[in-house]
Amino acid sequence: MRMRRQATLASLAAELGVSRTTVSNAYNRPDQLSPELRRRVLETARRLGYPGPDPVARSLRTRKAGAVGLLLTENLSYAFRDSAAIGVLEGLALACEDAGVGLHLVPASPGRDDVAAVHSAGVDGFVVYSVPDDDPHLAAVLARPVPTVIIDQPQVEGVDRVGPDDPVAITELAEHLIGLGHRQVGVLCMRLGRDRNDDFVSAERQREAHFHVQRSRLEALATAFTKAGVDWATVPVVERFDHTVDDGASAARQLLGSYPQVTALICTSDILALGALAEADRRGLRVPSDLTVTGFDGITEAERAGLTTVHQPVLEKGRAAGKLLLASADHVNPRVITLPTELRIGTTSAPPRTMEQHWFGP
Amino acid sequence: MRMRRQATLASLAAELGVSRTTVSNAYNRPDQLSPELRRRVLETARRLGYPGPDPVARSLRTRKAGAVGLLLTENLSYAFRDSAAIGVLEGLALACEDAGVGLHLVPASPGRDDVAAVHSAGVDGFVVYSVPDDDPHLAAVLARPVPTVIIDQPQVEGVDRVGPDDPVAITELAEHLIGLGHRQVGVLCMRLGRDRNDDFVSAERQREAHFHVQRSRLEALATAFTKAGVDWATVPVVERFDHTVDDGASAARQLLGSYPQVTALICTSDILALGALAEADRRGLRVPSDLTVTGFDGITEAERAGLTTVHQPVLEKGRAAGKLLLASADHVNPRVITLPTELRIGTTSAPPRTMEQHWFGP
DNA sequence: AAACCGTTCTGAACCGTTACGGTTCCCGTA
DNA sequence: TACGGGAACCGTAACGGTTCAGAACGGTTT
Repeated sequence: MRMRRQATLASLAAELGVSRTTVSNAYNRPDQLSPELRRRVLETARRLGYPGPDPVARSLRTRKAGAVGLLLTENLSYAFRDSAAIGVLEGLALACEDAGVGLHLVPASPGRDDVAAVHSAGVDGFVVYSVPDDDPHLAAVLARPVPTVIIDQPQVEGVDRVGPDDPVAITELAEHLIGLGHRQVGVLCMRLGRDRNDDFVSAERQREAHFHVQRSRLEALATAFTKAGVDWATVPVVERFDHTVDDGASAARQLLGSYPQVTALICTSDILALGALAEADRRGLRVPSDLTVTGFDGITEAERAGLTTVHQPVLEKGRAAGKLLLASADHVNPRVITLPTELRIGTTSAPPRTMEQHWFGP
Repeated sequence: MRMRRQATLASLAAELGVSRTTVSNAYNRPDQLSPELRRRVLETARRLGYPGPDPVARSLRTRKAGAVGLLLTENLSYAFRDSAAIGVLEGLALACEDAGVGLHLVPASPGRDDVAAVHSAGVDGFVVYSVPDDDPHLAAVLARPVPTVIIDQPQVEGVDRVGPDDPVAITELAEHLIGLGHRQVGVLCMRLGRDRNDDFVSAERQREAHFHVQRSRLEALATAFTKAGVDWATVPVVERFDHTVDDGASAARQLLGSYPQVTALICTSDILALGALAEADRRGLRVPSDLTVTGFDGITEAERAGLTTVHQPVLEKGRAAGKLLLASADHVNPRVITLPTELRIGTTSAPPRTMEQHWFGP
């Protein structure tokens, strides 16, 4: 531990017998003073142990913090274990790196209602990722007079946003399953609100989900299956608060325990889907002949497992958000960037076993 | 994009006809004013769109930024792809989260000599991870009058440090290989300096490596094998600047291309080792019967592959560094935390094929 | 009646820097 | 010689808060 700090720009100036402005210029605008004087300033600074202009004071004066805040209401343990989240983080970090600004991770796990961290983050803007629309941290961020970009969710009026077109993407997936002949499906989804509900999800809870992405995916699924003649009210949906492979497995266990007739498990993330695959294996169900499983995200592990999923460019998502934020100088209207998605049909989806082998495809 | 900001604590005070102190107290010391007045202050704040005390101004006055900086001279793409690095990051983030402080990622890829980002980071301390000892960013960090904790490397006099006992750990591994009978070994290592050298490493370069961890591992290996009668000068060492599985594979290719007689590849990281396994496979070499491969770190993927490696608690490393930093108030002497490591013998190490099957173990 | 008390609020100093708009001085030029 | 112009440096006013030592006040104790 080293600590001294007594030297300030002012004391340096006094020592040298020059004005503070000149010392400041020695650091920030070398062309404003003679090379000789500048050399002397820097030399004296070294001698006095002056570490250069204080970043905080500078930020106050210049109204630039040189950092972007990331609000992520997720347990870090999960955030850092989910490649989709890591991809976003990486993309954002890359954008920041390109611009030479720091990335400030705001401490805000779910459950922690302490918003102080948002208030005390010295940043020039925020990126919000995977936060429910009623989260107090979000409100705190929006109250701050700095630009904000939201990734995926929540959808907030008048705020820049980056994300895929979830309804379109998931509809494509639904049509793939419908085409294969699936009519008895079940859904595993990530948490829908700030309260823990590791259980089946009521229709009301589906409608009122505070995670926009999850809600819109469920809605799109409902629409697609209803159109195919399925009564959505009969479709079981199981929710998990935490987002791990094990949670996916337990969700699948719970769902299949009560609805063994289900022929396809639609998971709103690859992580959950990987868990579902594990559970299917444990039960001796063969995928896809006995059970179809689908995911969402298109992470590497999913690809390796041959999962049928919707791929989205997660890294690009983070990077786009960062660029958008850092470029938010000369625009007024909120901008929305919609990212392309791609249905990737793997080896985990096939017509249901109980069906005669019809092909309903186009 | 939202932008207004005209309201300040002063303007609020003026509007209310009270002193600035009182407004400040309304936010920071509710007990210092009557509930009624406080209510009025907050109410007026809302009406005026005052977002609460400015974090930067507050930081300036209180000399607390509420954030910890992380210096990591590594391409983020690699940092976020290596589970060892992610583990450290996660541990550090957890420690920060516990303390309610932010984690500020300083943009500093290798090659970028722009130290400004270090100077402009408003943080209460730094954690340094995986940085060569001659890196200018490091110098800039050490010049800042804030506490610093270094993870693994570099080893800097008088600065707190967290890391495993590399020499002991790698010696244990070396003895395992020696015990198995390996005498013709090759080494794949991560980059040794800031300059790119994707090639064989001279003895001099080994001695003068600026990455302390890599250097000390090489030294320990040299010592152990010399003791076993091996002339270290004859042991090929291949270096890779980037740290990906593919780089591990190409390094293995280069090494085995010139030294096909090698019976064991010692890799200084699991990532490289995984690449070596891939290359072995490509060549039709069976592991471990034709070739022994070892790693270092003990990441999940390595475990899955059955790699013989040295496991170290990466998450704990990050967390310990964070705690150390955040607790650095009441100590004077630099503290060193040495983390336990464990040799994990997997299925990728066995006696060399060319030997009669002796067992040299204890 | 004097001394003391806690509560509530204020004034002024300070945190360390940069922006802005000068001033001074020297040099070349008409 | 007067004048324009650039280089080098400076003084002042923010930037937006927090903090600390009191002041004012109504009431209680001695």
